[in-house]
Amino acid sequence: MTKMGIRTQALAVRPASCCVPIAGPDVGPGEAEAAAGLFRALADPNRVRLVNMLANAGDAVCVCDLTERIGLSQGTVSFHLKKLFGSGLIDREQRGTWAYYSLNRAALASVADVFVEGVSR
Amino acid sequence: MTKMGIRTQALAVRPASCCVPIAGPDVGPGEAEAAAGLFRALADPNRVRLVNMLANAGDAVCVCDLTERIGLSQGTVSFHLKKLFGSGLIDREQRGTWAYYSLNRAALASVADVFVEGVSR
DNA sequence: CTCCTACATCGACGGATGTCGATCCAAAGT
DNA sequence: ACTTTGGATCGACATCCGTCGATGTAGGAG
Repeated sequence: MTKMGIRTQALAVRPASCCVPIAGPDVGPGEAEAAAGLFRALADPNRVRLVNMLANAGDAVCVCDLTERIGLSQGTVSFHLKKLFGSGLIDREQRGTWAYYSLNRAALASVADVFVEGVSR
Repeated sequence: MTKMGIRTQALAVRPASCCVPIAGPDVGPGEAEAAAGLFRALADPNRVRLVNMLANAGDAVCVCDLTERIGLSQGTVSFHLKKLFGSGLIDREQRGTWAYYSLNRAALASVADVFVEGVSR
């Protein structure tokens, strides 16, 4: 109990609006936390691989398929997908019994904006 | 213990070569770990702020200056700078008693490449 | 040589993270 | 109705991470 409500990644949920240019004008504590939250979502090799799988699939993929390919327990895969979903990097769609996840390409592209701006200012 | 093995976090050190497009062809476990390592370096709000400070400074900044502005203990700032340095995102230069850190803009730009759709190749 | 300053490193601590197996839940099929 | 199946959640555990204060260390100033 207690820990359930876990607002675990409440802060990171905005996919694009969070993307303050890291090299732009002064980044405040709040913006820094938002940016860090996005990076945290990608700070695990298995999540990077999941994102890569979804990117290559081009289409939505069900959890069972991902679980099989990544070689982790089903619960762990769910855990990672929840983090990615919470960060806005992937989308979720329920089709009957199956849950299909797909890459949010716009969100992914917006992460790049965090860097490019300011680098070539 | 002698000087210091600056190679402390050898795994993440390659700035650009690590940057496998996250949306490109199959990312193996090794490449995923390298990419995740880079993101891990930016997965903390205080490190994001440090990078931002260095970006805005345009020039190298000494640790004492950063410590004062970020409001953390000196040891903690050193800890974060070491992580950023280990990831290749920032450079270090010793000037007498002072240590000056500066943003490695090439490395930062290369992180953006991770997100670029690999198709352009 | 002695002291001070700037920085790195250490020891410790609490909190977050990744993982598993087990459990719960809802939808589908029988 | 019962059973099965896909997926989310839980409990427990080991590890990692961020932070501080304290200590170590090297360069400059006196």
